[in-house]
Amino acid sequence: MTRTTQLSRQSSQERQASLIQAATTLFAKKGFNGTTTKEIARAAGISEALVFKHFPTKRALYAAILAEKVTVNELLGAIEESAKKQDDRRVFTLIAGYRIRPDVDPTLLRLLLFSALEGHELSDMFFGKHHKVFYDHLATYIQTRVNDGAFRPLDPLLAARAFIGMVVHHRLLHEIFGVPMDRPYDDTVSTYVDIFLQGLVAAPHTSGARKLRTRI
Amino acid sequence: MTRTTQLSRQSSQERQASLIQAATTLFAKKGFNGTTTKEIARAAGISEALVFKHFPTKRALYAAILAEKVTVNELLGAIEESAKKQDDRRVFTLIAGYRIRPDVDPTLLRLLLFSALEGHELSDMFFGKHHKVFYDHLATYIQTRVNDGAFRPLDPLLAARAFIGMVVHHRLLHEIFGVPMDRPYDDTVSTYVDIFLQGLVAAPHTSGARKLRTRI
DNA sequence: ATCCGGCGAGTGAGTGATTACTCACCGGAA
DNA sequence: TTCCGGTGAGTAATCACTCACTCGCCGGAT
Repeated sequence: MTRTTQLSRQSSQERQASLIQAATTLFAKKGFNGTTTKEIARAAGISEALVFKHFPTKRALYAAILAEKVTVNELLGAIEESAKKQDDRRVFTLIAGYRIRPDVDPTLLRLLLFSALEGHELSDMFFGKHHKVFYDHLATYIQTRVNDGAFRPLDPLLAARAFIGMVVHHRLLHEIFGVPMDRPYDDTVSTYVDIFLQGLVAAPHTSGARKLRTRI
Repeated sequence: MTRTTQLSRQSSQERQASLIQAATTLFAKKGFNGTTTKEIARAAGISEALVFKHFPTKRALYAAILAEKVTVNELLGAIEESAKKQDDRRVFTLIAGYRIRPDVDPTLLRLLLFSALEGHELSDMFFGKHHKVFYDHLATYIQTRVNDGAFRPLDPLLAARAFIGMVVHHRLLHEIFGVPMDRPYDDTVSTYVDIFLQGLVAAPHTSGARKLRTRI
């Protein structure tokens, strides 16, 4: 057994942090029901009893994880800036890049899906912090571009969901379903943005009778 | 207690069928680890022991479900037909319609996600039967349209994934994350198809230098 | 007609293992 | 001495799974 680390006493805060770290990995990999408190303790290098000194129940530990893992939104600043310049391509690339980039931890995606599927009470909040911000932001941007006349009139929220859907689906296929992706990552983003921007711009291609029912 | 049904003896096949039915609902709702064999037995109206007369293990029952729930592909015929007529809009609408229509059982989507997340060995096959057929089909169609010159050159598989991604994401938001959808269903489909078709057609909107790196 | 014997559907009452969680206790630093 | 981080050894409950058994039905010998 190689248990070289964590022999020493740690402060309560340090312990709690490394405990959350270990638990996050396990919950993301095997879900709430699939993870035992014994496993968590072993992964954190402590006894099972100590886990319950920090969190009263297993569920409380899980809740703490969902509550803690909020996206750091330095990204939103960059988007805001590109939005002011009306740089469509860059706005979409930034959002797609964040959601699709392979170096962004796939753990959160799994955690999000698990919590939603298992119906955890904090799932909504987790979803709000991790997904909703993105398409609310994007929807707002699309709305302004529609008002400009740069994009054709359509439901901006629906359009935002559609774009993020493409991109999230790509991550899903790769990380959850294990579909191999042969093209380099930024190549893929570029293609997605290409398709989508051309799909949104004001000039419609009107082949035959296209009934374009759009409210708002 | 209202246990009016299933007091009588049933044939092995009938039992097995109703057992699978009951188990499917439960596995989809709570996942493999979240469902107990006692629950399954109770839902099927039989004793727990009888469950194990039909399936040697809980996992075997789960495997039987994944193996059994294969999509009936009467839909693919309709798509094929529209594809021959090169009716782009109808091809995409058919695929989107199937994947997004609210009357199509959400159970399968949950089952698919659970099996993938929990890493079940039959997940791949289940995914292949339920998802892969759709975007392989769509990719083939897109490829022919690219060859025709009707669509601009791009990776057809990537494009197919992108479109189905939009549509699956929509179901995900609604059925898994509980996001309310205020627009009627066929209105949404129409918008998605609008965006996507315009994004694919041959005339690019070329704002500035658009590097369009496409292989194949 | 009646008896019989085997068979398959069905079950109650368990089995050991594992679960989340508790408690009495330890040892080093202040 | 007194906290406080840390633990070993539990506990009751629950888990998947088993076993010995009953019941009703059907086909054939009497």
